[in-house]
Amino acid sequence: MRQRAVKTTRLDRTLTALADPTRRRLLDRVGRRAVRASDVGAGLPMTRPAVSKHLRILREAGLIEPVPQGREVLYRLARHDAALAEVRRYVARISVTWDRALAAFKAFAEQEEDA
Amino acid sequence: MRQRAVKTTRLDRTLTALADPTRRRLLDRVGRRAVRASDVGAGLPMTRPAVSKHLRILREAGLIEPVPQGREVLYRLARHDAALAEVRRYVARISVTWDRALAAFKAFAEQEEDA
DNA sequence: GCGATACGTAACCGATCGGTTACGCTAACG
DNA sequence: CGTTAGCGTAACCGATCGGTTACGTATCGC
Repeated sequence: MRQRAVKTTRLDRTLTALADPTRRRLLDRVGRRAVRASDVGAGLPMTRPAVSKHLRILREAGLIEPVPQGREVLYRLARHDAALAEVRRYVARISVTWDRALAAFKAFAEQEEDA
Repeated sequence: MRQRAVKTTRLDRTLTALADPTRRRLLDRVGRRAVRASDVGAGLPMTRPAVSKHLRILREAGLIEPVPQGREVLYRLARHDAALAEVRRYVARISVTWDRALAAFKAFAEQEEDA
């Protein structure tokens, strides 16, 4: 690699966070109800620090947020779903592109048919 | 790392493909119109093999597909948008989770307010 | 006050990633 | 039919990733 240096955007961070199945699993759990940091990874085949790192990725993507409670830390979904909304917008945008492309393809196929 | 071994799903592959800004850029270009392999990366600061690798990732995610034309290869959006649809479904699913959580949070806040 | 508990982070490690240069193959062209 | 153009892949390399063990710090329970 020569350079990365792209100044990762939040969309990058969010998509990256969601791209890992383990993180999606953790996000699911947190989404069901607020969970203690130690409990988030319960039953998963990894140590607590590994979970902690995943939580950090999810947190920095703006998907979840910590709620300190004394010496414990609850994690819950972020009160603002701006990060996910951005993904939704992106997916919606390229979905439009797709529709256009599919329509064009269909038109072409029909034109072929006429010939 | 001790183990990955998770047998990556297509959702994994698609989200991973989309998580890279360069690949999103290439996907955009291909989405506008079918593009020759050599032209996809035009103007981008990387060599052709690098582009070729990104195209492979996008292809294996089911987002684009090659259309060989003699010694050239056109790339276009995949005729079936199943991969993207899967992302859309996933995002929709956790969006619902968010709505539930936000509603619960709001209810809690109001309850607090009454106290 | 002191040990235990909960959490995060540092340091480390092998695997994977994103790039490069070098190469091989096939199709088009003179 | 030899050459060139177009494309993919192999081999390599530093950086980043996803995990580990070890450690530091703050809060709780006694």
